[in-house]
Amino acid sequence: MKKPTINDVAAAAGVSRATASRALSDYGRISEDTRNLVKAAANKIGYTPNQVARSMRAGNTKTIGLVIIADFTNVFFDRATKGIVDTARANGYEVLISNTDENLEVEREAIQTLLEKQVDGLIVVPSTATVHDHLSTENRNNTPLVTIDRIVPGINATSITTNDFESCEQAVKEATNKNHINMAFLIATSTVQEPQEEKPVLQNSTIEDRVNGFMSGIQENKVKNSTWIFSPEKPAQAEEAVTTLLNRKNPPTIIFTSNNDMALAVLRTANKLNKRIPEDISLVTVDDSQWLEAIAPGIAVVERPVDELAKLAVEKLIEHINNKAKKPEKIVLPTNLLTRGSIKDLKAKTK
Amino acid sequence: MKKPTINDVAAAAGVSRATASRALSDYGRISEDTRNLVKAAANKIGYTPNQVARSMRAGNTKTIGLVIIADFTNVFFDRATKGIVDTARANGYEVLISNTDENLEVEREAIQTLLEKQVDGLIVVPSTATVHDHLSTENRNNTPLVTIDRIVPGINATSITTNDFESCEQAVKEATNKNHINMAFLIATSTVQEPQEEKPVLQNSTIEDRVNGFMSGIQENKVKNSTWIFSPEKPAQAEEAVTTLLNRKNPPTIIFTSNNDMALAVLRTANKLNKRIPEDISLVTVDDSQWLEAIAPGIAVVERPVDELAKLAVEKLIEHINNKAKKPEKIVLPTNLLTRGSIKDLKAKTK
DNA sequence: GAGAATTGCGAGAACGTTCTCGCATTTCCT
DNA sequence: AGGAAATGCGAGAACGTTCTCGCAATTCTC
Repeated sequence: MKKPTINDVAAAAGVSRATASRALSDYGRISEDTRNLVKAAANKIGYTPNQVARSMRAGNTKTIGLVIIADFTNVFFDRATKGIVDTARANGYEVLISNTDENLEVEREAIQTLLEKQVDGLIVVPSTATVHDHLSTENRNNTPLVTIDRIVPGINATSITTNDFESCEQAVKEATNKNHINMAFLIATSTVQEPQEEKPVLQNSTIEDRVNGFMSGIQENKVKNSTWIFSPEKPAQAEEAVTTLLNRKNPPTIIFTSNNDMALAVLRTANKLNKRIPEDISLVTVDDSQWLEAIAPGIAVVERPVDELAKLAVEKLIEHINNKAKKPEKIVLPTNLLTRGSIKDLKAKTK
Repeated sequence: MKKPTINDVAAAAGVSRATASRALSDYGRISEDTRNLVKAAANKIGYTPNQVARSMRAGNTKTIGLVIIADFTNVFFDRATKGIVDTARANGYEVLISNTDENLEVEREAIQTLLEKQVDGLIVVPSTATVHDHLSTENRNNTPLVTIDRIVPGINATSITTNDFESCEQAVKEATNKNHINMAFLIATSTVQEPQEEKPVLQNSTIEDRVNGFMSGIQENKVKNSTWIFSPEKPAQAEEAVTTLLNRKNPPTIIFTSNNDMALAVLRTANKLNKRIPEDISLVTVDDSQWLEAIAPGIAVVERPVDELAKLAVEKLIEHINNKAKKPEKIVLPTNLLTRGSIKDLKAKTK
């Protein structure tokens, strides 16, 4: 009834526990004959090693903890998760996953639980850049940490992010090249309760980066009118904001959205108001997804190398695990603007 | 430098290890004063309990293993993963996740690894219905198992699936109501190397269920022409098949796809051939996703209750964990056909 | 106020591994 | 052939918990 242990194997093979362990884990001094004998016995009684006991002895679990924000419209969660799980496995690690839903308190508890489970390292998408006591070296008693997607200043951790600034800036430039001079920016941020146009305190570095990229684009190019809408991450409120925007006397000719939730809000609103993309309104968003390319006319997008980011996160984390003295790095991966059919060329019209 | 253990707490509080344990875990006979003393000491030296050691003693890990197929276009992976992780956490369990990429050998190894890590239970999306030695009760030495999305006949496990048959059948009926009599079915299956029209051996119960539903719909209604294409799960080959289909003299007026990968192939092909949905070709797929609803004209879909399925999977698994004698169940959740704008009403045209 | 019951706490075992020692036994070297 | 080196294996400790048991000290009971 009970699972056979290495003691059972030893008994079945007629050797000591130490010898059984040597045979099964291929180490130390042992004769070929004994090794085979033990392995046969283990096979016969259906022995599987107990990794918990092994971890206990070894002081490591070959497990890394992933603390991530599980949302679906932004492709980041699923792609990053798959990339991390696969890379971890390829390196002999398993992944314990936790979802925070962008809630700091949940993030706290999740990290605590993972530390209690003795993960060898942590990969975290931090929900906020400002609070970070739970991410301090002492609090995680030296367990290595890699943050992805966002940077938290002031903690001793390697971070892997993407250069959203540049591509967002370039997206604005692309729009001005096509004679757009009246633009709107729809930014999702969980700190905002009602849509507002003034810049709120942005709680994470990624959104900040995108906003700065757009801003820089505006300044460098001759944008006449620019409207900013900072909206809560609720689709309904975003749709309302877009409706107001499009019903203006002098509506923008192009909308930039900071994530796919907001892009979906634009699509829904456009449908309701019977406006077409790009004939009536152009659209650019961030984070590619298959459907953005498959639907007509194809939605322009700032593409981020999520697979590479995930792979790198695991690899860097393992480096930290194997070398506790390793200095943290700040890695920024390049992004890529994919201009598809959703940016109308206004020059063509004037001809 | 080293993490403080309960021995350190005991020493700091000037009590025995047993008393420290009693104080921290709130059990047994202990005075209020001592309890507070110990807790204060634990706090002071920054003690965190070691769950690995606790698991060792207790014989359980409060961890469940998830073996799933990580694909992105089908919303099942991300939604199910989130649901399972969240429900597990709500019940005091963490989730170790493994991705099989639909590869049986990887599935085998993943399950083996999870069992070695002593998970208390397993939730598996089995990659195939026919091979199941690795899922047998003996092989997983009595660790409870719940399969989701697919059924594997002949194993002792609770399964939670959805009634795709009914909604697929209904989808065909809906199409005939709108006078479609020439239909095509595009089925993704990993056992097929080249697109073919004859029914191949289907390796999982879900796809089988959908095919049977469509078939039943054809038989019950007066469908004149029906074309089946069983395609490998490569987008390129699916697109080729759709191209051939749409270029026929007498092309179908509607395409049913068995998943969103195939639906995307249809969308891409339609774009390339300059055909519009639903004016030139109608489309119905399985598994809802936000973009299917947000894009014009809205893609009709067989919606499955993935969140509920995930929640139920965890709850049932925990029941099995708590009661090893519990009999396995076969739970089938209802699905729901959402008719959106992507099914053209051919009656309207003849008026 | 004396025996019985209760309370508080420490000693030590157990969970299943790995690994260090030490001790035979075998093999090597000249 | 005889000491040195190498080989094979077992005893036992250790990892950090929890929990049973037993014992002393306190409280209860009539």
